[in-house]
Amino acid sequence: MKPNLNEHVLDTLSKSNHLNHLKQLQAYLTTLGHAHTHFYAFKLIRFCTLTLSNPTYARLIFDHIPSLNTHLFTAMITAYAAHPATHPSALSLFRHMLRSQPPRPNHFIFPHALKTCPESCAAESLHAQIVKSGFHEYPVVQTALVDSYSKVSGGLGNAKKVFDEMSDRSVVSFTAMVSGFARVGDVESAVRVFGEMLDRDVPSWNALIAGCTQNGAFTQGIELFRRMVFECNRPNGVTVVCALSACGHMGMLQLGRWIHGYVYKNGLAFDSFVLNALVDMYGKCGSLGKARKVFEMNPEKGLTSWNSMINCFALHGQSDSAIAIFEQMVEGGGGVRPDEVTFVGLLNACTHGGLVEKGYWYFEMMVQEYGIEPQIEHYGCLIDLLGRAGRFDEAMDVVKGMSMEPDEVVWGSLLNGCKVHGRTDLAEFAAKKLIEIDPHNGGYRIMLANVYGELGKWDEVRNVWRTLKQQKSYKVPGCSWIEVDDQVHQFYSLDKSNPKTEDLYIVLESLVGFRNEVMGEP
DNA sequence: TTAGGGTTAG
Repeated sequence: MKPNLNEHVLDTLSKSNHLNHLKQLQAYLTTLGHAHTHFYAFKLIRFCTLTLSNPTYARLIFDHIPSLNTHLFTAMITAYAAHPATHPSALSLFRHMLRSQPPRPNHFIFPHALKTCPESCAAESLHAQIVKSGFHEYPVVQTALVDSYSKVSGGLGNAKKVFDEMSDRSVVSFTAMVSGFARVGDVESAVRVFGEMLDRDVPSWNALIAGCTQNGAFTQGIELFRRMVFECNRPNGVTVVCALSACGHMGMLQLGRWIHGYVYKNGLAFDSFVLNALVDMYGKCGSLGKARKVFEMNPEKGLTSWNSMINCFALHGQSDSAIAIFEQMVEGGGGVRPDEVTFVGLLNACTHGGLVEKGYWYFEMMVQEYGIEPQIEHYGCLIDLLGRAGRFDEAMDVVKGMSMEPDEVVWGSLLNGCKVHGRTDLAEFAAKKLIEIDPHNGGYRIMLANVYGELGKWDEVRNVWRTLKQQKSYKVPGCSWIEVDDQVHQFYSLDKSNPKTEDLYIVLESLVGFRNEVMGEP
């Protein structure tokens, strides 16, 4: 028996992911005179959106439908809203719909249109339209407004206003507000709004934990993660990614390992985001072998996967491995193209390995072969590289040729190089530049004083210290930490409070001695 | 058909 048309169409669409199948189906529907009926046109547009990610073909179908309804406009705007590149098309189609008569927009279409607002005024204009159409008291529309406003620059005030005026706030609207605050770095307000919630689900926990980790509040992020688990909310891939990022930054290998176990037990090991975050966590915690193992296991290595692995090796000075991964990426990475992050990692690897020529070569490759405009990070790496190698003329040429103002990393790298190679004249220049950029940073003034000391300019030394005392601008001491047997040990610069300080310094000195021997330095 | 959450950089 021949299956009916409905079943045939739906069956084909559910089993295929190919444009050709869609075209065959379209041809078949055309012969039956059904290609432009609302029901089938809608199904075909949804297929283009959800399965093919092809808004262009969706538009082709859309443009051949003789009489459009609101439902089809919504489908087309959703297709455009799925890709940032087609957001302008979504808005212009929506404006076209508003100008033409009928179909009129309903409350379903506004949330989709709001997703495509690039800036505050676009959201405001849609907001006006929402009020005009009488949909401003629909909770879903209000939530979409809160979300849209909080994503455009300078829109948080409006987001807050809409949120405060809502009479029926859901867990979704609260979550939109939490991430709105987090997005502008206001973790405190995000925590406060989260505290006001009566119900919390996994995405709302995620919004707050992500807000913490994205703003550098790693300890708080970890605490929330533990609380979330304790309160029996099951972390998902998103939660795990944020928590792993915090573990990496804090060097919390034990917790990182626990999360790895959780990932396996809960079927999250197929999520590429999760695997990348694991690679990053292991790398930052010093377990390069584990990082590599997880990386190798990932069957869908994307750009971030490669970048994370390169960064791991770069971070630990294993420049050869970093370069090998890069070459593997370019040659057999399944068409993955390096981006600016890749080159930051690669240049760092060269810096840590003292590979000046190679670093230069990769810098050129980035610009010439990949057409990537160097960012300040790349200049920082290059100058670090040249400075360490004592090639100051070239370093200064690079500084002069930069298309942006050199920042503290650039001058700091140069200053470091000067210290190693005894170029006190240039060091003085770099230190002064650093003070110009951040006059209240006491650390820079101390560096300058040290440079003057080496030059024997004792009056200048006294002057610098006088300013320093007047400003009371001592630098916040540098801090690092390591986890051993479930315990985190913190060390501040010049801090001798650890009971094993003496032993630690003996080991440290022997390591420095060993390094100098290897590097041929005195 | 409708609203919220994600990794990598000196």
